[in-house]
Amino acid sequence: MFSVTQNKLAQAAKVLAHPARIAILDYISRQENCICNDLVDVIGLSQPTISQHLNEIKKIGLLKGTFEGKNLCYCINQERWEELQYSFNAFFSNINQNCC
Amino acid sequence: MFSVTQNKLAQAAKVLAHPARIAILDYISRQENCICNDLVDVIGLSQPTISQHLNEIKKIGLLKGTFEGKNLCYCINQERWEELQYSFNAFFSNINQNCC
DNA sequence: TATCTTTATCGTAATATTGCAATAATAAAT
DNA sequence: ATTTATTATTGCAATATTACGATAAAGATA
Repeated sequence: MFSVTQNKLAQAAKVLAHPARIAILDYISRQENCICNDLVDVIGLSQPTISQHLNEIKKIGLLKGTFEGKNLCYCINQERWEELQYSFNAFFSNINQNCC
Repeated sequence: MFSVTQNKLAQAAKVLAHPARIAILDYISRQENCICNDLVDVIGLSQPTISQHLNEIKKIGLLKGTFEGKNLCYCINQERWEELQYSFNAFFSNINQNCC
């Protein structure tokens, strides 16, 4: 019903559509290294809730690293990040100026 | 609980978090002049549904023009549009590169 | 092995979103 | 004044999201 581009952008926007996830991404993107276990304290939501939000962020590929057992250590997937930045920018750049 | 900036960005993202609203904005932004009455045919959702989506878009100030009676004629509010473009870009630009 | 720490999942209640038929409202056209 | 065209609102039903307590899982540590 909608184009692939439209669906993809909406899906990405959906992940950004909750302040907790913005805050999580803000925090991770400011860290020097991988992040592991302080999000619960930093954000102020329960651990299960943080886990759910992280999962949403993971699902669109915005995190990379290892997520298993003792090697759990992840950070922003920069390629995907830039891809989304480009997508949003492309969307916003497509505007007609001569109206109203 | 979250910062004003985080809440505002999440709120804007929420409006973009549905492909119908992306499609509506895509369409309006491609028009040469004000748009009034062809969205229902173009998008393919019922008129009440389109009206609801338009309302969401209006609420964050992305549309300008007149919305009353015979003078109904609106288009993208370019200032607000650019403001959001800037906000998203600022968010995406804030990323640490040395990790993983 | 037992315990501790950390993350994931389950179950569930509360809330929000989405879509549309029905209807109202508004103004233009006849 | 009626009809027509267009947009808004109401009233649901279906679905999705959100949050968190309880619990499980996995590995580290004693």
